[in-house]
Amino acid sequence: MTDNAAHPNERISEAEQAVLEALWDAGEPLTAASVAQRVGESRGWSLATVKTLLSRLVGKNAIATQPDGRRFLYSPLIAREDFLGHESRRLVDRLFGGRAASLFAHLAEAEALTESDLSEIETLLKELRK
Amino acid sequence: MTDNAAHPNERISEAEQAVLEALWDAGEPLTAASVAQRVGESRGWSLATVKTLLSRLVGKNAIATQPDGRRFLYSPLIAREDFLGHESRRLVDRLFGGRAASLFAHLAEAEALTESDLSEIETLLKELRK
DNA sequence: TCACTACGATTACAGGTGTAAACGGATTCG
DNA sequence: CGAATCCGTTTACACCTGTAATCGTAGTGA
Repeated sequence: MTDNAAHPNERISEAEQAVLEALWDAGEPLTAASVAQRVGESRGWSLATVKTLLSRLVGKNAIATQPDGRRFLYSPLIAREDFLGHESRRLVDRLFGGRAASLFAHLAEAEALTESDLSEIETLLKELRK
Repeated sequence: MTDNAAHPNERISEAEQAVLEALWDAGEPLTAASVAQRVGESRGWSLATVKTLLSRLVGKNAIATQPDGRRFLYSPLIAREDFLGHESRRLVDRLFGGRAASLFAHLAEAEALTESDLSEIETLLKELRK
């Protein structure tokens, strides 16, 4: 085996992410039509578009198909956690030279942090420090 | 006036960002050659490539040109702070539904936060709470 | 003045992305 | 059995990106 299923090499685009999100959300394998209903509707995508995205995700080894009679059921091959972690790190690296504290400072300064964000973070910090 | 110079509508790509970075870094207007020296070298880009990126940035209203004899001096039209803020928010929105605390939790869990990150954040929190 | 050089502008071109329509085989309804 | 339907696959196509090469024009050195 040359490729690692757990982390697809190719990048996942924004539109593709939306599709993945639907699968993560569902928690169980979905048909293309079902995915389209969940994503397409809010995004205004046609079924055809969703199908294309699903195919591309399969090609990128990001989701798997399992036959269900005549059609396929799609399910994620990568964990949401992993994806988020990966993307977050990418951003921190790209914009802040890897310094997470800088990102935080930025969000804080830009007032992108609500009062409840602050409380939550405070709590998290305490736990981390325990 | 229909367009706001302070925030270019079009997206800035990664390569373009690198060029902007050089201009921000310099703190003063630079010639194309100078930019190429600063970015191109570390990235292995030819002068031609850097020129293209500069042109695209001009087209996107992200940098300005001022004539200096026969050439141009390029300088950023958008502030680094603004760019970072914008991109950070984009990520938080895209990946965490706008919840900055979730991003933070993720970084923490992924152990992407060093001890000094934690200290810094703690300090920042205290200030914000004052 | 004339070849040469330095520069911005124009053109190029492959690969990724957003957004679909068309195609072809299986299935089901009448 | 034939038409309509469902579904994955193939093809389309414009725009963005990375990465240049080439063109045209304005100076420069001989």
